[in-house]
Amino acid sequence: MTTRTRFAPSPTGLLHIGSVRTALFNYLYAKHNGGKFILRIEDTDKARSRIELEDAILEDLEWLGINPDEGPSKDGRFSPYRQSERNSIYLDHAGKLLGSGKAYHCYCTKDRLKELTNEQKRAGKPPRYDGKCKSVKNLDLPHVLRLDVNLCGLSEITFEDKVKGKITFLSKDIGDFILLDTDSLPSYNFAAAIDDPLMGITDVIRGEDHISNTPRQIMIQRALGLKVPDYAHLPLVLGEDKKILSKRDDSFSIKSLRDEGYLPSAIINATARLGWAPGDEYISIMKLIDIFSLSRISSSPSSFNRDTLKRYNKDAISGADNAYLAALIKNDFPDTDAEKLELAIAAVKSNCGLIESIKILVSNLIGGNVRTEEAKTVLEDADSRMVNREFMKAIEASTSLGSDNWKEIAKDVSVKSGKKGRSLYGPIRAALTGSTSGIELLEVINFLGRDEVLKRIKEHLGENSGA
RNA sequence: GUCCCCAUCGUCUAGUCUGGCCAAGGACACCGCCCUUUCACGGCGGCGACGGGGGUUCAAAUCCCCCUGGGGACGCCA
Repeated sequence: MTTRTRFAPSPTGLLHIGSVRTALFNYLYAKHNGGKFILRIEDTDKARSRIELEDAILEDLEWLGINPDEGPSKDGRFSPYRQSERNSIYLDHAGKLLGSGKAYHCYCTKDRLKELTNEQKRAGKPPRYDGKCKSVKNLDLPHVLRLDVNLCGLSEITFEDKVKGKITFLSKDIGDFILLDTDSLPSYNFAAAIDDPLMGITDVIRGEDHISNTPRQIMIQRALGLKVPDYAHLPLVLGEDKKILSKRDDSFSIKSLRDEGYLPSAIINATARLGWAPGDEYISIMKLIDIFSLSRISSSPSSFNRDTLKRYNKDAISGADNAYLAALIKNDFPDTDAEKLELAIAAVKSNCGLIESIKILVSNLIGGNVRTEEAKTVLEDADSRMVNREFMKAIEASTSLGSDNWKEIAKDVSVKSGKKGRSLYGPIRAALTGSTSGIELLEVINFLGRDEVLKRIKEHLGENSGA
């Protein structure tokens, strides 16, 4: 049987690290087993679902390279892939349940339910529907559909979780829950329980906040004679504050991470390590697919950490194409031609953990009059002007400047200025790049060339010349 | 309240299933040194953890029980 997994977000928020981890593991598991990865949109909540958010999710997944084999934008034979378009299917199954007496209409008002819950809590009892409407029939009143848990014929539900191991729930601990709401729209549990088997899903891999939903879904599937898929529940992903990542926490959304200059493969590498330990090295997606295994997933929660992300971003940037990186930053350098920009990127990229640092280092090379405060301080020093003056003379005395004679020239300047080390190179670096840090000076000089170096030194010496 | 899940360095974790190779290994972060007449990169090293208590055993991070702590679910959200 072909492995089929699914990622089933609801379009009520942006994709964040936690949901990406779920998507990634589903993808990895499917691909590892030569199967298919399906995207299903769970938009049964009309009030909160937004099509723009669905689009954003699709876009983020595509950007990350987690591409579904089937989904709203890639049709397969199990379409439609939006739950809002599958209502007749749910109604159909609801009818079967009602017909067989395994589900019943409930006419209780929300107020009564709320009161019931409060009462039970006050009495120290678990909040559960009391089954009042079980015996009531065919009233012409608004109603919901509830599953009669007792009539499902299961006193306990046990499933072998592929991550957590054997988990057992007692059906007496589960109240008759809602299948269809007043508007005849399916509840999450009902829709998911039906869609998974109908879409041929073999393995449901999701967050562990769904563990307690699992027995409900299994009950529905059993009651309907549908195939029960295998389940695997992933430990939750926490933020740096140890709190669960929430959809409201935008700082972990893919969009903001992307805006901050993290590359897709870095995000993939960092999220892959949330509950899984494929080693410390930066790993390609192909390799990840190759070595993925659910049995290696940890069962304790993990928290997402930016340092790790940054670490992988450094690898991702060093390994990225110059042209690819150039495309990301070209808007910041409108006056620079593409070739030169790529050259500059090639010179700096191995030093950068963030796209932002590429921008800074590239702009140091390409020029403009940007100077950091530290650089200004260095340049204001009288000795530093002297060093640069000697540097200028040395260059003028030579016809070339580059790898061949850089050492000699530096030595010469050192002797004439009486400076060495930091006080020798600091002023030159500051005059040339406007910064006190950056790539190796020789590389700066090689990139700029003799004429440009001379020009920048002269510009600097010309500044404040009256001082 | 009831049910379910979880517990190793600051963080991500390896090790737990199948007890001994673990006086607990790696990575990130941090600190130091080396390389470099500068800035980085890099290299080397340091810091640093089995939540607590019982048990089983010749032997426990690993198995069992209790406690504590964290989280999740119990919704006409998903």
